[in-house]
Amino acid sequence: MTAADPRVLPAPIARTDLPVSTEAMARWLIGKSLVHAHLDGTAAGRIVETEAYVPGDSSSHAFRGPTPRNRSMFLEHGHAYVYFIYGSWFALNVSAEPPGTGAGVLIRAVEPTVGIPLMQQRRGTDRLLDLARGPGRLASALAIDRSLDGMDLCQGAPLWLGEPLRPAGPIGESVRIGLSRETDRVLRFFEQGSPFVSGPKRLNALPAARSR
DNA sequence: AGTGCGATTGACT
DNA sequence: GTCAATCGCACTA
Repeated sequence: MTAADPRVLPAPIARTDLPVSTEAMARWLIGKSLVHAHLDGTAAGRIVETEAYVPGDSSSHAFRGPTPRNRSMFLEHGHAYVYFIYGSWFALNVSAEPPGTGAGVLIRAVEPTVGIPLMQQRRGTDRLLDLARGPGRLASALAIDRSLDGMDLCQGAPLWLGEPLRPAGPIGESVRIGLSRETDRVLRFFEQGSPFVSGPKRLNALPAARSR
């Protein structure tokens, strides 16, 4: 039995086990598995970096209320919000509040665990560290696109949150990346010391990044 | 109907 | 380290 055998894929996590708070969700997701069973094959990773886009946050896509693009952010916690950005890339969020409240957690990086050859093929590189470091790369490696927008991540296939393969280490925190508003809020979380995390060194190295 | 810009990446110096 | 590509979306009119 190999690691890619569906029988040993991380089991889906029930919604009742998810936090119902965006910041708590962003911290909680570190170390959890993200699995996509696709026609091409199954790929999965271990979440190592997230950002919280909390209610009332002017940098959040949900800030101005629901639209056709962002409506998934208003779904019950544990649903996928997938958006298209910069003309080329998709990015995955997990909705994180009760129904009707717009918020989400951006998954910024995963450590590849299952289906590595498939991810290498999708990404056009063999370098393990470049496979899923960054939201656009991660989406590409796991074949995540708008067809998955609004999906329930607690139901198993095709896309789900799974139990950790290995517990998360200490969690680092910093300001979020690439924003022009709310630039001082510490809402980015990552596994301290993981080489699979994105972002500039100054945000990932202590003491700029505080750990807890 | 027109416009400005972005929760980024890959190429390049 | 710097920088331009690229197009869907939301905002203005």
